[in-house]
Amino acid sequence: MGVGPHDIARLLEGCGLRVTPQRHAVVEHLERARTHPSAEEILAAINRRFPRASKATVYNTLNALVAAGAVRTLYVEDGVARYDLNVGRHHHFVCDECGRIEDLPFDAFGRLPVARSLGGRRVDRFDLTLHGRCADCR
Amino acid sequence: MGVGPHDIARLLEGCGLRVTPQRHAVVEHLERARTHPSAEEILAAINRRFPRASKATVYNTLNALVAAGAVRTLYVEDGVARYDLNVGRHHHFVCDECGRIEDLPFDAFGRLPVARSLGGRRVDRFDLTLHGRCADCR
DNA sequence: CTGCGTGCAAAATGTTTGCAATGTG
DNA sequence: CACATTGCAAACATTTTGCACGCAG
Repeated sequence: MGVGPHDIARLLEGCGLRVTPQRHAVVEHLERARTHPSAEEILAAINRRFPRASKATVYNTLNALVAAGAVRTLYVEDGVARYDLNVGRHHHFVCDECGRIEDLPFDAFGRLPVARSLGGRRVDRFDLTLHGRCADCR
Repeated sequence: MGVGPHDIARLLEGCGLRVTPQRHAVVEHLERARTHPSAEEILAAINRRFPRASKATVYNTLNALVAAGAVRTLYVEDGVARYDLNVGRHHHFVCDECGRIEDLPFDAFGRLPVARSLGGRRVDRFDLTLHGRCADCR
C-alpha cells in the first residue's frame, strides 16, 4: 500500500487542502511511521526538517484530514489522540510493552460473527483492538 | 449483578480504601449509571448530595479503584476517560447518536475466533467496541 | 490582490499534585 | 490520636483558537 510522494500531494488536494511543505511532511510521517503517532510525535518529526513548524499547523492539518475522511483518530490506553492514515477496514494491535500500535488486516483471523442487530440496537460497525507483545518485544 | 449498599463499602475496603461518604457516592453512581460516566459526570452527580465534593476526590477515588483493579478506564471517541465498574470480560456498544456506552456480555454474539498468536505477536486479550444506534435512539 | 496557511501566544479542556484543615478508624 | 482523605488552588498536559505576517494562486 505504498503512497508515493506524488500521492501525498493528491491526497491533500483531494481533501481541499493546499499542498504546503509542512502538510506534506505531516502526511509523509504518518505514512512512514508504523506507530500511529501522536500529534506531539509528528511535530517532533517534522521539526527535524522544519524547525519552526508549530503545533497549530500539525493539529490544523490532522483535523482537516480527519474531517475529510483521509485519516482516522485513535484513542488507545490514554487520552492521547493518535492518527492513522489507513482508513480502510482493519483492526489494531497494541503492544503492551513498547506501546506501538500496528494495523491488522481485516481478515487476519477470520471474519468476526458480529450481528447486524443486538437486543434492539442497530450495529453499524465495530472496532477490534488486540493487546499483547509485538514481534520485537516478545 | 446488583451491588447492594453494603457491597460498596466492602468493595472500597477490599481496595484498601477507607469508606467515606464521597467515595461511597462515586461507586454508587458508577453502579447506577449505565452510561460509563466521565469524571466530570460523576462529580456533577455526587455534587447533588455533596456540593463541596471536589475533582481531586473524584479522581483520587477513581484512580485508586483502577489501580486496585475494581474499575476499568475506557477511552472512546474522544480523549475523555470514562469509568466502568464492570471488570469482568465484556464488550462495549457505543451509541453514535446519544453517546451512551453499554456493556455487552462476552458471549452476546458468539465467541470471537481470535488467535493466540498472530504474525510473530503474542495476543493476550482484545477489546471489541460496537458502534450504532441504541434501542432508544434507533 | 485576495485569501489561505503559518507560527506564536493565549485560551480552553481534562487530569494531577501540594498542602492545610478535617474526619475516619 | 495518628494519619488517610478532603477541598481548594495551582500546576500540567493536550488540544483549540485568535491574530499578524507571509506566501501561493
